[in-house]
Amino acid sequence: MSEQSYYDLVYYITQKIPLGRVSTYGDIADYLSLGSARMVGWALTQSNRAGVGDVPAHRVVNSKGELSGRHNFATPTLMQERLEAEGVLVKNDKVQNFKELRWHPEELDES
DNA sequence: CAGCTGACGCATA
DNA sequence: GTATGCGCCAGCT
Repeated sequence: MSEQSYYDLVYYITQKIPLGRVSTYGDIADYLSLGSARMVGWALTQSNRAGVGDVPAHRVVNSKGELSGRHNFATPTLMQERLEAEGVLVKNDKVQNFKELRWHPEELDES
């Protein structure tokens, strides 16, 4: 792949998250060697704001499985609704069974 | 140019 | 489990 900005890499990984699964900022940041999970959140913020393609940002949560970015979506409930629509159970703004639903970017490398 | 903020993460107390 | 601090880096005031 050519040299891309960190957001492009984040978008790429985010789009690769299997449906019904979730990932974390830390895992993505570490995989892309961004050095900071904040950069991942920022890239996603820009993506949903500008509506860049189809970036399932709702599948990206923090290390605790909490929907920390729900407030950044069109509506605070959109993130949870989308996750539940994909089969991910969300309770109290937290992904249930998160530990099992957690998806690691490195799986792409093994694929 | 300086400082603050922010969809985070981890260590420590 | 809650509170505080540090690192991290881009963007905005």
